[in-house]
Amino acid sequence: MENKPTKTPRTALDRDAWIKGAIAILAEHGPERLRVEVLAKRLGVTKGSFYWHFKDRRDLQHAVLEFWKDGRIRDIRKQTQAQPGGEAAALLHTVEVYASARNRKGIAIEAAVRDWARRDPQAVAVVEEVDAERLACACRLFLACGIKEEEAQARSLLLYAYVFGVSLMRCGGFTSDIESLKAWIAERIAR
Amino acid sequence: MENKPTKTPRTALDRDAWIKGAIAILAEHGPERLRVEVLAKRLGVTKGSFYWHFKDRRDLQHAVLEFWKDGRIRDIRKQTQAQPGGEAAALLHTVEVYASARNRKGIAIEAAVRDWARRDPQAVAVVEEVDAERLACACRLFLACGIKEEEAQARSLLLYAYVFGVSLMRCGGFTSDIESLKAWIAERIAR
DNA sequence: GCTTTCCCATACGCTACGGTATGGGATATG
DNA sequence: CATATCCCATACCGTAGCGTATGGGAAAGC
Repeated sequence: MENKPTKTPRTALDRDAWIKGAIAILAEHGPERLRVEVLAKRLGVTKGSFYWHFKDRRDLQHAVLEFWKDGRIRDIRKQTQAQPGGEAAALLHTVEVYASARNRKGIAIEAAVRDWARRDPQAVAVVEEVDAERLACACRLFLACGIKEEEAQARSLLLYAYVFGVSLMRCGGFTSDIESLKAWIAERIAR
Repeated sequence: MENKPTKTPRTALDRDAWIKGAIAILAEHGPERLRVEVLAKRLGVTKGSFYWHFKDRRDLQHAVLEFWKDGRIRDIRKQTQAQPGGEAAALLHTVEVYASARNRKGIAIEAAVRDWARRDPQAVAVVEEVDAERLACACRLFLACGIKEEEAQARSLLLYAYVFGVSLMRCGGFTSDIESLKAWIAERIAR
């Protein structure tokens, strides 16, 4: 169904193509299901190719984590370049990007990496770096809104804990209008 | 290290013993690593025993999910029997039980089941039931505190999203006193 | 004592997967 | 044209794990 064994039948794969395919599998099936033969089949080649580009499976995993980390940090810094006065709007936007239904793949990757970090020290380190960057940036925005240091820190933590947590919940049928609940929550966190 | 191949060398295993062992593996290594041969070795027997008590691996998984669901719902109902006037304290207590460092195994199981629900419809259904029960109970407590319907719903969702989300974060080094941040957050959610 | 039922061990076949060894076609390079 | 390098296919070995078939010991029922 979601298998597309190469649309360009013959163009040499580079390391990045492998990494992006790996991230797709990561999002769909989780870190445990990231296997080299499955990935090779997805890319329309055999694992003979894989072991030319990567030393072994760990090598791929490491590359995936670094790739994800760099992308996240780039995004965070870009997202937090708020014009003076637009900090509150930027915070609200951050909450809604994660808590809403769109951006499904990004959320799936996020969840997969965090699950990964429950067993892999390498993943722990990466998540730690990304979280530190995110919390620092959010904190800066809250401070720019005139909120004091400790409350800014607390709100930043609440913000990210909420957006990650809400993606784990299954509250279908809890209420008729979940979106207005989420809007209320976003206001309470960011304002 | 964490292998204890049966401390009571010979007492017939029943279905519950298998389920409890399975949940231990679930907490330590996640749903993907719940394998019958590994579980059998952990219990000090072979899989010949397993296939006497269970039809197959799915059968065990289903039993584990039902066991977890029943336990959670029992706990929620017990926890929410607040004396009149103690509702706010009960809510604060709920937040702290999950957000604090204690109860590590329960949190690990919670995370494992929710990760499980990202790929297994059976797990989705179970998580949905548990979440519905939790949200309903929390909502009732908020209502008893004099909070209006929609805000009570929003706060309940925020409460559980936060406690699950904070367990996924790695904010070591973010601040010197994380506990006071969590206390501030608990207050903001529950009061 | 004999049989039945319960609980588990052993042995087997099968698939998935990680990693290695080796060859081979294609393109570039001299 | 000849050679080297790049990129990948094929074949192979070893391990982990699911499910099945079969047997066997122990306890209970008759």
